Amino acid sequence: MTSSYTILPRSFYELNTLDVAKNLLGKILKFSEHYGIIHEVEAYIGQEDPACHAAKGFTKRTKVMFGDAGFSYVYLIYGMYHCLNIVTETAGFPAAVLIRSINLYSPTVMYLNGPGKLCKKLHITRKNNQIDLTKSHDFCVYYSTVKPKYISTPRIGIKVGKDKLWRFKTI
DNA sequence: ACCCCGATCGTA
DNA sequence: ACGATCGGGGTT
Repeated sequence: MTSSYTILPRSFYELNTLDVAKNLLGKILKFSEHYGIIHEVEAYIGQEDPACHAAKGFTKRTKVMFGDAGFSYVYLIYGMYHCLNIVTETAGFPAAVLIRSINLYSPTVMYLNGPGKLCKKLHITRKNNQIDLTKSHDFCVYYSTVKPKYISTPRIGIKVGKDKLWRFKTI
C-alpha cells in the first residue's frame, strides 16, 4: 500500500489569516527529515495589529510578510531563539501565522511546545527565511483531513494586542 | 555610534 | 520572577 502527500498550495495560504491559522491545525510540517503535526498557532495580521512586526511598516525584516503567501518568515527573537511563521493573504497585505508547537513523530517522537524550542530541535534558522513552502519538497506543509477541535486564547508573550483571541491550540 | 526593545526559555 | 543575548529599528 502506498501513500502520497499533497503539499499545501498557495491558495491555501491566500485566505484570511484567522482561517489559515485554524486550518493549519492538524496539518503536517515537514522540514528536512523532520515531520510533525501542527498543534498550536498564532495569527499576526496587518499593520493595524500592534503585535505584528509589520506594524512598523515595510523594512528589510518585514518585507517577506508583504510578499506572496506561502513563504516562510523566520526571525531571531531575544538574541537566541528563532520563530517560524508562514506568510498569508495577498501580496501587499502583511500577515503571517506563527507555528508555536508540533507533535514531532518522525524520525523521533516528541511534543515540541514553544516556537523557540521547535526551531532549535528542527534546526530552523534565518537561513530558512523567505522559502517558498509551496515549491520546496524539503520545507513544506502537507495536507491532512484531520480537523482538530481547538481553543482560542490571547497570543503568548506580547505586550500589545492582548485583546485579540488569535492563538489557536488543539484540544 | 548609541539606545531600547523583544511573537522565548530555562532556572530559581 | 529574572537573566541570557543580539539583531532590528529609531535616534543622535
